[in-house]
Amino acid sequence: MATIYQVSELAGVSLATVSRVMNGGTRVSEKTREKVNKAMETLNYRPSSIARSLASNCSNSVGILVSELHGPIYGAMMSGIEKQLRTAGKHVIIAAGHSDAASEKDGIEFLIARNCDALILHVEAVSDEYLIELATTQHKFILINRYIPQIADNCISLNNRRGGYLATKALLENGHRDIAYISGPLWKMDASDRYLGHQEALAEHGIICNDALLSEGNFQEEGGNECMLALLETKIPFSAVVCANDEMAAGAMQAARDKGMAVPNDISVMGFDNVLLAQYMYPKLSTVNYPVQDMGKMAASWILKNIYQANQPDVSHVFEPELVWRDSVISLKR
Amino acid sequence: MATIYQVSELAGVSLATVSRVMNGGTRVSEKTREKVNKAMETLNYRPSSIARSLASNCSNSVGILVSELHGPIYGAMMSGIEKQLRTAGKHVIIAAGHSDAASEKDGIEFLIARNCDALILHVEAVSDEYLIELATTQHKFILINRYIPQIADNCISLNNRRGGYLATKALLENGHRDIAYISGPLWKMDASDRYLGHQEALAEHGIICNDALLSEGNFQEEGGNECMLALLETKIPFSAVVCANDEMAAGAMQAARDKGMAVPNDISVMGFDNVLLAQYMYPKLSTVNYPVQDMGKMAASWILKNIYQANQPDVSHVFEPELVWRDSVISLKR
DNA sequence: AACATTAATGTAAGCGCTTTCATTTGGTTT
DNA sequence: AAACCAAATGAAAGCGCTTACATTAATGTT
Repeated sequence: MATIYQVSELAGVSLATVSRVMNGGTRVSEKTREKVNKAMETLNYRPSSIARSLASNCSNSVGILVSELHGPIYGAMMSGIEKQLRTAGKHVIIAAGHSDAASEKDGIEFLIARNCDALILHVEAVSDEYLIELATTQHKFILINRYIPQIADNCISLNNRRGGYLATKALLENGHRDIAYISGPLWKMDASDRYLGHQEALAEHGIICNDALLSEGNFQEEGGNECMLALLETKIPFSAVVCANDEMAAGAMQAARDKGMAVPNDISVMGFDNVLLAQYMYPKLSTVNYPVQDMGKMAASWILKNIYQANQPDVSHVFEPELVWRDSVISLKR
Repeated sequence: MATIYQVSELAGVSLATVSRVMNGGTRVSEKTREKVNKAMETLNYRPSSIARSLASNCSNSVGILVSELHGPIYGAMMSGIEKQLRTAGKHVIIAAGHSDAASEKDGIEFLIARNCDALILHVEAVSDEYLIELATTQHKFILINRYIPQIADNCISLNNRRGGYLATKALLENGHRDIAYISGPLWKMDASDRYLGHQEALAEHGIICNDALLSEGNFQEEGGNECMLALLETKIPFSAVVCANDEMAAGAMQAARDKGMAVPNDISVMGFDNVLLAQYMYPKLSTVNYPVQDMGKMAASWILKNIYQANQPDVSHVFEPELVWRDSVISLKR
């Protein structure tokens, strides 16, 4: 592996000059620039990003922490981030946090120890305090899908409450009155916000929210399945169920069918997230769009702008969800 | 940010000693070890992984190139890799190759320029020659889901042919005789291997493979949809269709239903990959399991063993697929 | 007690770059 | 032709570590 020194030697110039032509900026005569470029070429020179980082105190890497590397939401998010960062020549170091406070902290430590210039965090378990503290100390980071007022500038979030509201409102407007709700773990902000939105829509239509029609799942398929079964068990009638994410909706649909009910004729189901899976399902799932890929891009833009001083458009910090109407919901209005 | 120098000063020892206690290995008296540890603690010292890399000529990072960061297969794969590597303190740098030769090469270059100690590559478009060349020059890498005889040791692959064979065989054994095939892009090795397996099973049962019953898709949902429509268009009767992956199976199912056919009663459909989605679908998809997460882990093990001299079990290079029987296939035997 | 061994620690030279500051070069100006 | 100035280039000091080698301290041997 050729070093900058060998290049300088071959080109008959000093290290500094080689460094200059690499980094574009400073003025170098066209003649020497060519000499150097040729030397690099013949030596097949590749600058060591590590040496460069050490000398310049900038690693050109950003760390990403997501709950799981698999899972449609995270995939889309990472995809958005990578695309954006890669074209800027930055690289992406990833770690998983597993929705567990210890593991998340661990991941953050890991990324920091790796000298990332900035972090993009999708954390759920770690406390607000911890993050506020983290922000006041050294480290630069941006939070996705979480809103903490004290560090609002570091947050890119979805208006989850409005999403929950939209989902339930759509049902109400189509004549449903008895609506069950399958939630995610309510200690997770997004889950509780979505539920709040649901209640809001209900209230707006003068319906008293029946706690017996709420079932708390785990954001996963079996969770949805179990919750649906539990809901059916109550014998309280309901014509529709809104699920706090698409995976649980899939589980719920399955449970309903196992009990001999047809979707959407016997029961309507509404999802949340609009993952790819939602259109694959049968019937195609009505859901609420969570533009997570765009949010990932936005997070990357924020970093490019705030950490690397790149010229980027202003970033928007709160994204709005949108209803996606498909086949899993039936209208009760004749 | 404290440096090793400050630690050494506080502890009243030399740089070298601090370095020694950090790296465990060499003998240091218990007393000084404690002094140093305490000093690190009070200074909240975090070694710079960059300086360390430069000095030791080892970046402790491995690059991963996948076609897309989203997509269930890649998610599972990365998940397996990260888990394994993270516990070993290595970090994971990711990039996307987009199934395009130029973009894949670009990604590889990118990762190499980042001083990764090794690469894990899931590439499809780049040529065998390029990879063989890459192996003979400097760089250490392992290939997932691809088998190249000349560099077999660098390959971890699925026996795709056997997978295709199993899928079709299952159908045949259940009385199906007229079986259509929706393939992935046949220039992709895995796609053509799977199809070969299909033909093999057919031949074994004395059935002549009808080319008109082959339709080449793009491994994506709409591809499956379109192919199914095309197949139906031919008016050639068939009782089952095997799809080269689960996404296309979803699309095919949808197309069939759009044409008024019931799955599996009017037509059986078989998938491939056994992604999470397969069990969410309705009816639950019969498919062939592709243990990609295990393969990711295995790739990581290989790297730990061969690049970092860690003590790891032997790696297996060829994985075997398994049939997963679910509800989307019906038996024609009385 | 004198010496040989071995363990513990220190010294200092890099690793491959960036960057500040000094020096050289070549073109203008008078 | 002397003086000047900006542009181009070079010299050298780090960046924060690792590590080969040298030195010192501790222990054992006779």
